[in-house]
Amino acid sequence: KHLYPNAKFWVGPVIEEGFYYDIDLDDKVIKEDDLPIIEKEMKKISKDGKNIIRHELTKEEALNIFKDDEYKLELINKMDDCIISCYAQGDFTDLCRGPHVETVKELKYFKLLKFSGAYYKGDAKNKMLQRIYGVCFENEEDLKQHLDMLEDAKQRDHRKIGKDLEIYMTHELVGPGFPLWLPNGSVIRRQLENYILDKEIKLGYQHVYTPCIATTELYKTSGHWDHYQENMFPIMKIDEEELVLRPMNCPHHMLIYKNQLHSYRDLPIRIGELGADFRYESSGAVCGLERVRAMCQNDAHLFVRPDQIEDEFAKVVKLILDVYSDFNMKKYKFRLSLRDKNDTLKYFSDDEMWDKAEEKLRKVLNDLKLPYYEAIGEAAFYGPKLDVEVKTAIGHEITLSTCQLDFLLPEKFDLTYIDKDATKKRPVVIHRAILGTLDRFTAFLLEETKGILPVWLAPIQINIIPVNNEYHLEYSREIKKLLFEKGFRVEIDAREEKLGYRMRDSQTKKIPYTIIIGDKEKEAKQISYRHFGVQDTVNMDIVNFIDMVNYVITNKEIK
RNA sequence: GCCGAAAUAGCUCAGUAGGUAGAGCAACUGUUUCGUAAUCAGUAGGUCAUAGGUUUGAUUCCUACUUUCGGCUCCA
Repeated sequence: KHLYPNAKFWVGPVIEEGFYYDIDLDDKVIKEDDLPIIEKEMKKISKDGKNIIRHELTKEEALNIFKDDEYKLELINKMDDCIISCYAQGDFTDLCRGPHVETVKELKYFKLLKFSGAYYKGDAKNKMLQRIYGVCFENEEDLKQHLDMLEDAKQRDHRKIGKDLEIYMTHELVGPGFPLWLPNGSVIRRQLENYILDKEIKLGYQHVYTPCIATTELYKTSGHWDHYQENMFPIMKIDEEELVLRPMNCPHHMLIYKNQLHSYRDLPIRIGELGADFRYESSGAVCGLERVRAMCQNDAHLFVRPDQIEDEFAKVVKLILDVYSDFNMKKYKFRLSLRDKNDTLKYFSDDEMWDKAEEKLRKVLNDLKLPYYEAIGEAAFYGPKLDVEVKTAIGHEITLSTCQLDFLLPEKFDLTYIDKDATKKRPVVIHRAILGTLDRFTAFLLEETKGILPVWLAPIQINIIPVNNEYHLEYSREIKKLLFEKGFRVEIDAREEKLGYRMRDSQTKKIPYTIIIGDKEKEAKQISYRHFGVQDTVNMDIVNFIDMVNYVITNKEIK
């Protein structure tokens, strides 16, 4: 207020990681150089040590005091005729429910971190306000610790790891949101693909390949044209046809189901695909592998009888839990995404169907005793869903897995099965993605592991370093050949460099096992290896080493 | 898409109040043959993102555009 006399204050809530304040500065915007200036002024105010005093006002009084501030007026007008509280410190007063600390003296250890525009009430149609973010702590040490933690998070950012370990790249000529997977990243992805396909095959899934492009008619039939068009790339016209890149695979899978007659005995039918999809993401939203415009979904559509919904849904939830435990993932949240009953535009109107579906999902979650929270208005247009959310290194909340119930698409595509009584019945579809997309899952994995991948996923699993090429290279090559033939991803570093130099390189690349071959190993017909991040060396016979690594791989051990 | 910021060697960055640029690492050559996180020395490497404009002269100032980053909105 001292620095910007015209400032109008909107809200300044406390958030998980500190606080922010939204301010209307007329046409002024906050620039990078302004933060230290504001910070200095805040320090001054804090030093001043004014008390923060609570005033209680009636609605009328409040309207009068803030009569020049349209933001406050709106806020006050929305309140009931109760007592309205204000807090004042020196010459500054703002509306607030409270409570507050007693004096600004208690607010010495803070730092303003970032600033940005933010839409008034979060709606892109409204005016953009200036938002300032910051953190505040009781003492200097806690503040420093927090800032260190932010620095650490930057090191875990998958975009940094992705570059350092040559997982993926991007290029201006390819375009934003279109990452290119490099050989190392492709090894990881191939392992993930094989892993999840194997899991699904064991659970009775059948996998298909379908094209990434289709006529607009397909999406008009499915309803996506009306509900999803803003996320799709524009139409391609050729000959007399209108084609689009697909944003999802469900319509294709509906048609595959429809290709045959199905008996009630055949259900559930589970059609899976690692399907490439294309979605228009706003340019400000794309982020490394985490948020892309061309992605590969670990998708499947389960066609079930109404009486099979709960059982099949529970199986999907169990698969999610099973997979997460394989990746040693512990921090995630289940979100039950429901419709907003008032939003008749987005959601098809059949209250009974919605209520029934939502109840079924709830029941399964309760039976499995899983903690979850409900989110109104987050459902897909065709049905409620369960999302699994995680937080990235830099604090983005993203959805990984999803499992969605759908009564609508079977209707739209007129899907049927022949029931016991020889009449046609409507199946229900469950859409689900366990790894979500391979792109996002890989991004998350890199951040979780800080790039130290479990052996089964590591692009290079074993690195062999001969102490002296003249004497040890030949034996090293024998070892390499043996390991390669056993199916391990193994390399040999025969550069004319010191052992220490090559060991450092091996560790920097986060290779799980580094084998050293010198006189001792050659004579004893053994190998010695060092595990990533561990100081000591272990000697053993090569057959034992192979058994050990195989064990670690098949059990997907983290270390 | 919106608000802000950034773009210099393969990577991380420095620099020029406007006179066409430097370091470390990587690469290459030589040196060292050395048992667990960097042997030493030299060489090479840049249309300073792109396109215009101002200027005697632009990597530096201005405009446009592209990409990236921090948020907002949106989502797997």
